[in-house]
Amino acid sequence: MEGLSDQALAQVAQYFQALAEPTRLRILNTLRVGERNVGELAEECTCSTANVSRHLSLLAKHGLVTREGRGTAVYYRIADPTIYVLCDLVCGNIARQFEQQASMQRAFGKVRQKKRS
Amino acid sequence: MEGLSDQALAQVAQYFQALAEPTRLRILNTLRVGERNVGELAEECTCSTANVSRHLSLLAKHGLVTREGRGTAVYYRIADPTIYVLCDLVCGNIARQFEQQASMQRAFGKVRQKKRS
DNA sequence: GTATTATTTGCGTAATTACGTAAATAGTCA
DNA sequence: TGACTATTTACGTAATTACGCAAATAATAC
Repeated sequence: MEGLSDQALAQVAQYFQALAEPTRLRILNTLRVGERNVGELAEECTCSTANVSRHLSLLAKHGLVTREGRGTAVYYRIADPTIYVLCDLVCGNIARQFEQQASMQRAFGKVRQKKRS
Repeated sequence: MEGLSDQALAQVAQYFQALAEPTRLRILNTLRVGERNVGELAEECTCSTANVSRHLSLLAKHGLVTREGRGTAVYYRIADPTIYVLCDLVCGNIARQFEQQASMQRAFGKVRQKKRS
């Protein structure tokens, strides 16, 4: 486990990179309900179709979504449900961080207000 | 769950962003064994101390590591063990992707080789 | 075939970022 | 106090990237 190759690390980093963009997260979150085509996603994400298409292409490249053309439209769906596990973990960590921050506020808030004295 | 605020999405994206860098992943992987100071990490990651320090600062900002000065050195350790769960999940997904890719190779490899015909 | 709609891609731009280098800061010991 | 070491930060640069816009491609209906 310790001696991970540079290539492996780069792969993992790229995977995280694919998730490190608010618009892509919104797209994935929208796809949670069910498959959508590009136009629908663009509308639900208040985003241009070109932009959504590019994001979807990147997500597909990393195996996060799958593409299926039906009629004139192209429908995308989640290929890898474990991304929601990832997101939930991250959300939990952030929530925990918020809580810590809040308790710090409670502990030092008044002092901080009187910082000048 | 559907109507995530832009702010929440940005937070999650930033968290993933913190993990989306090979050097930072290497640092985190090194810290898996135990705490390390900046100089040790720099050596083990074959990286300048300045660079390691910057990465550590970013990781600390997102609550992934904690800082503790002892003597003249500053020791860092993992603050949030769940990041390893994240990494393991991602590694699993990538491995699965590799496998799919390999099976594709097996199925279409010969055709691909004869692409010119 | 043409027309129409949906999706993808090329190009330019603004913003972000990882890194090297050097200077600044913090902490310990004599 | 000053000298010394470890860490952090300031600054400049090269590379990456998300986005708007327009053109190109794909697929269906007439």
